[in-house]
Amino acid sequence: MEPVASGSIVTLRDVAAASGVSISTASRALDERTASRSAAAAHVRKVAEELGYRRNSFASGLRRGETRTLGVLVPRLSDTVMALMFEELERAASSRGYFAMVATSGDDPNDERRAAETLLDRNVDGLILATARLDDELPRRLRERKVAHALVLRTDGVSPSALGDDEVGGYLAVRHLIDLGHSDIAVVTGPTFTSTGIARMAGARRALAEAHLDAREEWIITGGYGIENGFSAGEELLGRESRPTAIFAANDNIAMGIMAAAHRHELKIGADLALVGYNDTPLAARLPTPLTSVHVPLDQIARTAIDLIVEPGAEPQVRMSMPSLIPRESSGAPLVHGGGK
Amino acid sequence: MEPVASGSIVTLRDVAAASGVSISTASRALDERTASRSAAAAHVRKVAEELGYRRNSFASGLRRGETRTLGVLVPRLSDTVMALMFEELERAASSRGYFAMVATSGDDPNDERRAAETLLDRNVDGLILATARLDDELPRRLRERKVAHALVLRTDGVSPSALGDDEVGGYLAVRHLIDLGHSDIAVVTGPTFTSTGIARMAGARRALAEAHLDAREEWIITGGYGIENGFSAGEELLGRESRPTAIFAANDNIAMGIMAAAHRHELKIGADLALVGYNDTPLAARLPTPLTSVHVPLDQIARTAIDLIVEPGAEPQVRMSMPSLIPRESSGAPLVHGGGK
DNA sequence: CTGTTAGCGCGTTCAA
DNA sequence: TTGAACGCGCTAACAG
Repeated sequence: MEPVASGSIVTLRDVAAASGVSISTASRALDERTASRSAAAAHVRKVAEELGYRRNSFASGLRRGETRTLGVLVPRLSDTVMALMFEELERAASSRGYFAMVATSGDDPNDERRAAETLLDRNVDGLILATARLDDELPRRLRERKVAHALVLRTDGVSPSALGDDEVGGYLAVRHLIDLGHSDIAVVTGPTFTSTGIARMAGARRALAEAHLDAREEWIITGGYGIENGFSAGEELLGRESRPTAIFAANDNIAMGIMAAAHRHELKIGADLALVGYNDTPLAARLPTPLTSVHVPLDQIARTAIDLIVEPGAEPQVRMSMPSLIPRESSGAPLVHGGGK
Repeated sequence: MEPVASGSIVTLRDVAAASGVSISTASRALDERTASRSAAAAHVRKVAEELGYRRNSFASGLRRGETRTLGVLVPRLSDTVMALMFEELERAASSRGYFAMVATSGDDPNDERRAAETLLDRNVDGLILATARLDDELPRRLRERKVAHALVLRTDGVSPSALGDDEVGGYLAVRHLIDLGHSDIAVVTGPTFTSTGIARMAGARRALAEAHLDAREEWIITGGYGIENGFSAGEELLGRESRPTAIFAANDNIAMGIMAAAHRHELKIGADLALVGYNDTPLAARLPTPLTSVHVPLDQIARTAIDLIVEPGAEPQVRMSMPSLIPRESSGAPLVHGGGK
């Protein structure tokens, strides 16, 4: 295969020659890290521009040892939350002069390790892990190898992490349902190997306890984060004669699945069944019955994560952002018990 | 910032020394392109493995001139279709020994150009463009600069392209509605600056013409590909006293928006209004009323695109994959006219 | 601020 | 098949 810029390979030597200076002067003039102000430097930059000079990233990287590139590891990009997270990371990285490079790792720890190696082989300056498993070995290994890294959307309590406060988010969601007058509340949460699943559940339980409501264990369902998990949980909850009047779903996918199950049981979301999701996916606001959801400030989390890598410091290495509840039509007061605040 | 592998930088020299051979022998032994068979080579590989040697991609790239990396340009990854497309490209690239690197370019041609430069600066061996605009200058420029590239999901008729046959897809969708007995059919399509929008519309018109149905121009709506566009189109179509009994939406987002509008007008999708989407997004099958949609073989398109770059040949440079219609509950026979096939 | 010099790690000559 | 030598393009250390 042809090198990509075949034909037009303008090198630093060319720029130096055309500018009438030495190569190293040209190099310095074009060094974006030190704003060299001299008139000669300006001239070099002009010449470089005219010649269409582009620094060879290999040679530069080989010499400098850094790439201003961060690697991002996500399980999959077809998960909207992951896609949004990456877009924000890309933006935050860019604003600090970094480029973000993604690799998808699926759910298998081996694939994850391989993907991490792939990124490291490309000399990324650091790694951002958006993969979810709590029992993941990778952060520990990265610490041992002293690879700069940060976790996003979850934490293992040790590696630098940027995430939303999921416990508070879970609390807000269930508290909202309680405030609407509900007391028959079910919770459908994610896998137990994710910190998000655990924390959101904990917050939900705190809200229930605070209102002196028992958490009925048959109304607490733990499963995956996919729509189909929400659907089967919904079938289970809504198929019984005694069903909850409100459900907190630990993400919007689960909520979507519950919506489908509710539809099958001819329950109207908002009227017959109050529903709260999590993540405030763009879709949530635009559903036939707009979904109440807990908003997570992904932009802020992204900036924090980039900072944790780019400016490692002594400050708290686990930084939480506050989620907020966005009420929409999917959550109304219960019909029967006649509550409403 | 620390170089990422600080402390454990095993170089080719180390491997050579530990193996008792020269650097160049070690280099050859580890060259993945030529399966070097000698016993000494095997020994070198074993030593390299043990030492945890990893080739320095900068030095290698500097010398070889190629990176086995392809750059992918998408407008945004939060668009599920784009995310799926990238995942498939990543997979197809990987199976051919390439790594896929993505950059998002938004909708602005300038940003697109910048993003392309960013990828080229990283010495990608080729570029895959999933950006949509027909009036885009980039492909032409890439041809002029002789940059290996391919377009996916659309074509300009000149640059190598891999895409679904959108005209056929549009035809299949509307033909399906006609076969169900509908004659009052509306079409909501994407922007006119996208080849997908134009071709899907053309296919729809062909199906209508073939069935001797007039395309009522007030039932032909052109807009964006977002949910909100679908919603406003739905409001427009369903708000009038004379409304269509079936709608073909040129993507699943538009269909979702129409679903929301139908809900507002208390029309039941499937019974009161038949609806067909496009792309067969994972969500489509899992909606409360599962959405009939035109499936596009993204995996095949991805493989084709990679091939077009990796093995450029004289074969047709614009290659189309066949879409297929996936019927679901959202499309039923019309109520009033009592059709049914 | 400038130019000279050295070398990053690797792949590929070339001669043995 | 092997090893010695060279240089890819750039940046950093050094001296002026």
